[in-house]
Amino acid sequence: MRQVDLRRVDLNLLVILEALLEERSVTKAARRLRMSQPAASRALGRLRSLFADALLVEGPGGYSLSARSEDLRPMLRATLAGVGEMLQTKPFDPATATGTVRLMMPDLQASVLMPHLLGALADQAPALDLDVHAPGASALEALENDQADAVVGLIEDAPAGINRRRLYEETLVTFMRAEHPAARGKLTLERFLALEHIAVNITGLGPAPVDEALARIRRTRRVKVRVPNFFAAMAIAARSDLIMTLPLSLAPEAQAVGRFVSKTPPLHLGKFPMSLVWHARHQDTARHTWLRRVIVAAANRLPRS
Amino acid sequence: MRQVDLRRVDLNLLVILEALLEERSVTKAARRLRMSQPAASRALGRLRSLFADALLVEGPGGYSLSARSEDLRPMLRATLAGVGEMLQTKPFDPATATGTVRLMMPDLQASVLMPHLLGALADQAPALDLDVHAPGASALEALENDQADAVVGLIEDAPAGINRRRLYEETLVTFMRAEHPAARGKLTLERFLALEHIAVNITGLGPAPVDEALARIRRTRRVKVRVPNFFAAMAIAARSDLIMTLPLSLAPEAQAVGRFVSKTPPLHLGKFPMSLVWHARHQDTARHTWLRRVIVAAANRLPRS
DNA sequence: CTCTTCCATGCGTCCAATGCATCAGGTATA
DNA sequence: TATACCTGATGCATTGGACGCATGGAAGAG
Repeated sequence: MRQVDLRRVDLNLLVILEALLEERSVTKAARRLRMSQPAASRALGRLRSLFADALLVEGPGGYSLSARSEDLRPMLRATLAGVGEMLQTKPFDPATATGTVRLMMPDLQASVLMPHLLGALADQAPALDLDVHAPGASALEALENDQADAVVGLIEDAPAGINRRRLYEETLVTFMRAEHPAARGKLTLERFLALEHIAVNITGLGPAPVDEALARIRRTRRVKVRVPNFFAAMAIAARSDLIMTLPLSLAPEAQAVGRFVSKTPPLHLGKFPMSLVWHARHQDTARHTWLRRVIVAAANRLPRS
Repeated sequence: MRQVDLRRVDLNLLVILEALLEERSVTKAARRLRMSQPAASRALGRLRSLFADALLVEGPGGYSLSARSEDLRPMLRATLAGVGEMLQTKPFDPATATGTVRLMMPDLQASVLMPHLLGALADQAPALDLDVHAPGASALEALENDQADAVVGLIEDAPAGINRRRLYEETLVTFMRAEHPAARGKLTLERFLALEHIAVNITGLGPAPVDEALARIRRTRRVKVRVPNFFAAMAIAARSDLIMTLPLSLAPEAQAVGRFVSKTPPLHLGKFPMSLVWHARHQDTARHTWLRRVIVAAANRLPRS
């Protein structure tokens, strides 16, 4: 049997047909459809030639359905309902949402963002689970394969098909314990260099911006300790006169470890714009739009400058 | 949630969307749809604002599907398939058709039509059953209630919603046995009235047309025997010199009972147009169209004039 | 760097659906 | 029976939007 070429069919007529079959009256159908009676009459004519059937036949006191119409009616209702359902932009309701949100972000960002993010999630979407991974080199690939909903990181430009939004600017500040001799007064470059430092081997922000900045002005600092994560550095600094230059966003965490004073480093260390990155396929999805809004809100609660 | 007003939606776009999602390319979709590439591009734009979603997002080496598109695809396919199915005029195949054909016709018409009809049915539609009832006063009502597929009878005009087609014209001829003294020569009115008659009490053709015609010219005939059906009349006429004036269409049946000669009655008896009548709702139905064609063919095999 | 491919868009055209006005047929009411 | 009313169909003029053509810009292949 030859398949119908839907291109040669005006599907909009089906909407009119449904009203006509429902009302069994051209005039009433026209009113319901907010169109003129002649328009409905013409549409019926087009439908008749389309289906090669009278569809509405003259009966006692008006029109009644033809056998074909009677057959057609249930499927027509179902089909149009299907169309309606497709067009319905189902509003995403966090309160009842289930499933897992899959994020990728480096340790540091996870450390500072997660508390706020978890709070918001527990509050708004209690049934939603969170799964955070560290982004390897394959972060964008994970987005491409839809293995992650979004990535947070220092990502300057994204390829086509990947969308990006600035979250916050990471800046570096120098921390020292509150009882530190240099805690008072301005932190000059000479003082900075005279002190001994703790460095953190991080992957998130690239290799040691402080050392890079010093290299540019042909100076060096004394790195006495290298540790693999920020919290080890804090623990050490809390009990020594070693100083550390870390992201400002860590300040709240530092306060939990001990009493610290923060100073602006006497160097041009630049700023590190953190971005939220996601695949364009989720650009307009209600669930994802909500997720991104929550993440942005969490980022806005981080300490600034 | 507010229901979508399908009147404000161009459903034809869905056909284009299906091609776009399938091809993941505006150009290819345009080719498939036999439209220009710009047209497809515009349609995509309209679809995007309709769904409030990009639908196709830039990906590696062209477009790829958005999350919404991915969701949409199965339902879209199903919906369009549904539309296609609705539009398919399933050709009626008598050879495999099952069910029951419900007809109404008076005894006489059943007697003369059924042999041909049954032959055609056994030939073309062996799995189709036949159910014939005598039409009471409620024949048209039975059509209205879809309790009968069609009615055969002497029906001059049909109300709205009832369709009609002339089948054949019933004419009356006078039968007598072949050995009858009047079998040779012309049957004049005087001869006709001199002979003794058999009358049949029929409901199909109204009360005795012969007697009505004689009444108009103020004459009468001698009705020696009244019988309730045609075959009793034939049996009697085959063994006596009684004559009978019966529908021409009975001639073949008469030959089965005995050898008869038929003569044109010397009266203006008029003609009795038999019609096939059915409800307009079945006008265009393939099954019904076929049925009517078969009935008409059967009627055309009846003896004429 | 050039050539090709793909998508988007400005512009002019044109068709088909629409609304208006009107007419015809049927029904109910006086 | 005559009148009014409601229904659906159709001639006519209008118009809105979809289309094709031509073009431009972006990205990828050779």
